[in-house]
Amino acid sequence: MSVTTLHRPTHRDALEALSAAFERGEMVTVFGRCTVEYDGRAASSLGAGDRLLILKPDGTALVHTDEQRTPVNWQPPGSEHRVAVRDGRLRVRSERESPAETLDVRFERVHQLSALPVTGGRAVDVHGSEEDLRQRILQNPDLVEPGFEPAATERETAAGPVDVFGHDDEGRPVVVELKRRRVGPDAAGQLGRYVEALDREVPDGAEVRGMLVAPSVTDRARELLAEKGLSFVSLAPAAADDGGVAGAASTASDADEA
Amino acid sequence: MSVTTLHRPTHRDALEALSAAFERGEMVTVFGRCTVEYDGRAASSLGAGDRLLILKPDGTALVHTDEQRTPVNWQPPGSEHRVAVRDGRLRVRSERESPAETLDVRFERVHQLSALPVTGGRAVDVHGSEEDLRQRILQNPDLVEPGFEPAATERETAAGPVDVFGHDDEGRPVVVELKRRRVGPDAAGQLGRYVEALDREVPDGAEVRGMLVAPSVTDRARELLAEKGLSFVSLAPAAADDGGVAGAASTASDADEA
DNA sequence: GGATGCATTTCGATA
DNA sequence: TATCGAAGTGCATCC
Repeated sequence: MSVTTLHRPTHRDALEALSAAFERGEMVTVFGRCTVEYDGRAASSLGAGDRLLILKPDGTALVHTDEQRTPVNWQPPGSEHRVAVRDGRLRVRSERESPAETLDVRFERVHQLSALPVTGGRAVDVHGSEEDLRQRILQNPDLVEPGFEPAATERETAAGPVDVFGHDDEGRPVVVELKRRRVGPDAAGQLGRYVEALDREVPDGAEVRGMLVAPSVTDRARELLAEKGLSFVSLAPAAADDGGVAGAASTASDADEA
Repeated sequence: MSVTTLHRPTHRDALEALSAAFERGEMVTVFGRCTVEYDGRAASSLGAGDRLLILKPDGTALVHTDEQRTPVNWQPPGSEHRVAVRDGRLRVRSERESPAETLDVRFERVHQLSALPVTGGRAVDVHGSEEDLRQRILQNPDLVEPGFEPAATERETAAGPVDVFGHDDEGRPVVVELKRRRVGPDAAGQLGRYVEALDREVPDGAEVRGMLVAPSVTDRARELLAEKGLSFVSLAPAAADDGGVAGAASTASDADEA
């Protein structure tokens, strides 16, 4: 089993090759001059030009130009690809329902078409996520604050699940919100919502404390935290020399870094 | 000028073809059995398997498997691609600074390599964005509320720029936050921050009203809006029969749709 | 299927 | 360059 490639195929030959590749569950690339129309959650139109179309067996469609990481047009997994020759053009239509959306790629000319038999692992191992930061804290709660004792993760509240819930050295309830990178105003708002929600749920008079744990904060976020009486702790998912991931660690309760 | 393709090239031939393609500013696809290592904002590792590597002349690198819309690994535009043969493997390294990150793709075997000369438009025309929603409201402010009079867009506040600022039929200041799709708690928080900020800036006693304009809201967002005394108006970027974009329009101040 | 929040989010606009 | 917010965000998870 190997790569099948057609150079400057007729539309009819391209159609047959595409159908055969779909049948075999292969990934397909089509490079050629085309227009692209999308209609669904929004609507878009793209004039003629040379682009690379990638069709995956899971229903994903990607249209790439020679710039940007993001495809200029696409269709999510779960869509259905169909091919036809109409008005002298090779039309590839990718469609899905719920939400209803359609991607139409019309090739005036196909420069190259390849069917790629893909095998092998897809599972990528990522380090330095928010989950790693949580593990780090559960292993060493003093990083949040001396005497901090975690009680639960993903604790449910009316405002949603709290990353880490616990108590400080005086027994006061503490809500910890984790972010793997520098945070803006949204994170401060999120933490505020959690604290407010728990303030109502916790019966006894003890006030709920809120702590944002992240590598750093923006000025505006810092102001918001101050207004709401929330704290910030500078901490990254992994120490710089502990996993190759950039980011310094510090436990000063009101220090951060640019 | 046309597509250059190599089938099962030697690593040395692949290296030469890649270098030549970079030189010519062409986009390149490499399909083969490889491992991938990433290190930068996070870190990741991917075992051996067949994948499609796309290298763009703007410095973008994408590694795609046969599933998902999102590449399994990537490097953003502005990175620099380099090629080498080491330890019997073809190594493609894509690197950038600020933030420092590196993507390493090591091919044990290259099934196919293509250099694609890309030309033509890249500008896609998208309809149904938040900007369209704003235009719709400026054209017909009554859609927000009878008597609403827009005064400024992107009005600056201490909490950031407000989508639309204006006054109601009684002269009270109104902050309008627009969303092109169904909104959750974050949008309610965002609007709340703007209203609070303006409440301080506006000197006279008139209380600032906040209105969230979107196709619909989630329950929790609705509760948050109620708590903060903010209103909701159901409105989509375009009427369903007005631009092919899904979404109904309605001006009921406290109605929405599932 | 909807809701919620993380993401190597990406991306553009702005100060 | 950093900040901020939009995006056809994508995506997993939990209900």
